[in-house]
Amino acid sequence: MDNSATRNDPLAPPVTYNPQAIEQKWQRIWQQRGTNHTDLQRAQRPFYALMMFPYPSAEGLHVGNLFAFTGNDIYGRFQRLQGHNVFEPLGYDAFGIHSENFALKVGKHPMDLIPQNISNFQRQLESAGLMVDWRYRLETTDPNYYRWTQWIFLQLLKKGLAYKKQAAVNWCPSCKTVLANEQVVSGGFCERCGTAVEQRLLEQWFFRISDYAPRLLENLNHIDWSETTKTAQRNWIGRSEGAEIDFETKKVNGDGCEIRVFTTRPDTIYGATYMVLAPEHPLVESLTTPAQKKKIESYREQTTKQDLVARKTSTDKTGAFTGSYAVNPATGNQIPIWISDYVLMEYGTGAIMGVPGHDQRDFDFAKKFDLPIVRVVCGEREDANTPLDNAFVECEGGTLVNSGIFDGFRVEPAKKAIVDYLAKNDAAKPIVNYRIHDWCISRQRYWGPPIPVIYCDECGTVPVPEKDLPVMLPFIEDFKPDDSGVSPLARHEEWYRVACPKCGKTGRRETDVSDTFLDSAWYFLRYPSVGNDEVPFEKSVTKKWLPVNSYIGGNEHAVLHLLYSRFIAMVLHDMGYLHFEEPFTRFRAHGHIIREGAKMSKTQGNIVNPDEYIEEWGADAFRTYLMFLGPYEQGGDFRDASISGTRRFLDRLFASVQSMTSDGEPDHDVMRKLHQTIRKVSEDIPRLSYNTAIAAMMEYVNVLRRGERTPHRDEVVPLITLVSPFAPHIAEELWEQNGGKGSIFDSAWPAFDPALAADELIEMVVQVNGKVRSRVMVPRDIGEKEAVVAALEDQAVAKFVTGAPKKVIFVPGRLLNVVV
RNA sequence: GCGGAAGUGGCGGAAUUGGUAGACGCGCUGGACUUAGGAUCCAGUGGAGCAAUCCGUGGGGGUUCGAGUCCCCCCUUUCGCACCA
Repeated sequence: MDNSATRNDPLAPPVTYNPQAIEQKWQRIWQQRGTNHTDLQRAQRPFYALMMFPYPSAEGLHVGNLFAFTGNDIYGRFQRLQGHNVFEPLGYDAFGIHSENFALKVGKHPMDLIPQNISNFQRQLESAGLMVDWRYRLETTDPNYYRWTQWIFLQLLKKGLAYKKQAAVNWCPSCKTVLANEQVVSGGFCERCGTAVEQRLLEQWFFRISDYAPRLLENLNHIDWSETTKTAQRNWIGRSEGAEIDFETKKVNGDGCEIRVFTTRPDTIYGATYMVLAPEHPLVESLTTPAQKKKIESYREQTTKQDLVARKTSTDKTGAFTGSYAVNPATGNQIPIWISDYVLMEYGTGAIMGVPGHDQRDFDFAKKFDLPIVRVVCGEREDANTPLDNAFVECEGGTLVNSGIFDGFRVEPAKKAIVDYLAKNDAAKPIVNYRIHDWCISRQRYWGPPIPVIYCDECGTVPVPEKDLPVMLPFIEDFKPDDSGVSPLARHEEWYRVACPKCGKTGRRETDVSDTFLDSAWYFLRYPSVGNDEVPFEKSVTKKWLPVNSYIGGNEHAVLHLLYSRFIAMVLHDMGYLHFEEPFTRFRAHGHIIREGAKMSKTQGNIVNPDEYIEEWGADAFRTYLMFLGPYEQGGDFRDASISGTRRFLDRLFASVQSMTSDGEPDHDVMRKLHQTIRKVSEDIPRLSYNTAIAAMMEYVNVLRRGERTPHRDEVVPLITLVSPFAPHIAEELWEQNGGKGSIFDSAWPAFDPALAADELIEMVVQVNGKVRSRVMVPRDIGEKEAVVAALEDQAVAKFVTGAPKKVIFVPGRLLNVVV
């Protein structure tokens, strides 16, 4: 291409692609014209495209953030080109341990640090060219935001869904704080610092999310979410069907009592040869005989002291005998009552029947303490008297033995029959249990919204009146937590000493703050109402924009954030504040990016800094590359060497527009390819198959320019729109150069013409005995007879066909297989 | 241990329902244009073979006219959860 003719003409359009200049130009224009603004009130076809908001870290924007946001941005821009009024807001999740720990590390105050981080993020995000309407930006640390986070707490309190209890909680000795169950990872380590977690007894605020377990589970069947995410939630909620069975026993003082157990295998009750209670089970004391008292007490002490890691990683069973016996309601036998830490107080009833023959844990325990092991289920090819060297846990094909009147029953029917039988004496009832625990929202920390409650000696626990919200988080210098188990706020009497809202006498504020996950459990409700300080979310705008049409985010939030958000929405729905109970109609989990085959980490020093790449290659090429490097829902491997490919693609696109002509007619074959490309891209974007959409466009550019031909205008122009969601700046530039008015994003997505996209001649594959022998060009709608004739005329085929074919398989428009 | 995802050229990855394995890109090889090329353009690029052809989607069986795709067994990687009765 000869540039010299236009190079000296300042009015001529730029002839080589200069991404930096183009991107600056369009980011400025977008801002001036309000291109990314959505008129929330007047929108006719609202489409809420949400992405998980970032935590504004001091290190700046991570390429993973950009990967996530770009994927959402493409989807949002595509929907806009399809005629929707797209709302694509973004904000900052700036409260929480993360920020606080970092502030502590660098010796700064989070109130100073966070605004700095946010302004850095803001700059980076703007350089990426996202279609975000920044007028609706929110920050969870803004009193105008957390005021409503506190309001939500009060609603749950009002509804009886927030309660306080003494609980053994996970305590991180390094972060010096309580952790939610979800923050304890790999069996007992702090999610953030990796320290072994200890158990502590503290008064904590909880939300009754477990009350919602059945609905949280059931609704998963009706929402359009990534299957992997739904599976993770199902597992987390952990429904199991079983029965509660009562075992009669006597307390040491002679009173009769019952021990209730939960089991999923009531069919094995004839094999229950002992019982086990959790060490902290309330009945332990009254069941312990004087002779066993010492042993039991020392065992209980040992287990409470032990940290979670030792407790959870050890498969070795420990325990102590209480000295008491219970009656097996099926056999009538006396069976010993033990305590052991392999039984968890938090699950079921905190007590189990020990069936060593058919549960491996029970088997290990029985072996260790020499308790009788009885087989009550027999496999298909087994003998009822074969001794067990491990628990026999299979159900399918199992038959009951040594089970009295139930001998010969299959496992499944036996479950019901035995429960029914015991139920006659009120000793059993079917029950469904869930693994999910109530959500502990208390944090003995500084950097969060204070829980809006006042304690009064006269009135007890008094909610802060809604008109008094927000309870402002005060600026304090000494925000470092200590191991006292209380928040740093508890050291500031001037803050927590307040009048009781009820009686006016001196009261004391709750000094704990709430979990960050509460901040993020409702932020999507707030976006459309940002700026309205009268209500958390305004009724009509909420009705119009929610639930969220499309939510894209990381699967690391599959159970935490996404479950909590569903729960909060459900509660607000039940209280009449929302017209829906599922907040995200569609959710897709994106994958994660690694670099050169390795995980990115600060310590490895292989983190991709988006600034550098945008600087060198341009935001458009960078965005396109991120989307090209792998399937969006699986992530991909970031390789520096490969970015040049997507940049070359944009160069070639740019050059095509510069060199295109309006003279003559477009080429028929090229136009067919164009329409095939439109179809492919239009199909791929909705299913987030961005990498293949880009590949299709690259292929088309190759066709456009093949043999250094001059492309026709009609061949090129629709491509600009196809590229625009991926590379918005260059698309605007080319759109303008081509005489387009306003923003390309207010134009229409090109329609594809099915007739034009269809090939007249197709390459039919010819196989002989299933092996490809040739390919012949035939009319698209060729019939079987003609196809056989055409195939046999081909030398490469005829060679392998001797005599008449035995059979012919014809796939119209595709393939012909001759069997000889 | 339980659960999810995945194993395809030198590399990242394509292949809606079983129907041309390796699209697209990187890299590499050769060529063109150049004072020059980490620019651009053209051609080639799974392996073996001069060729016809044969072999190839982690391994082993199977179903089928036909299997990367479906079924059975095994191996490896990876990510969650982890004594949940």
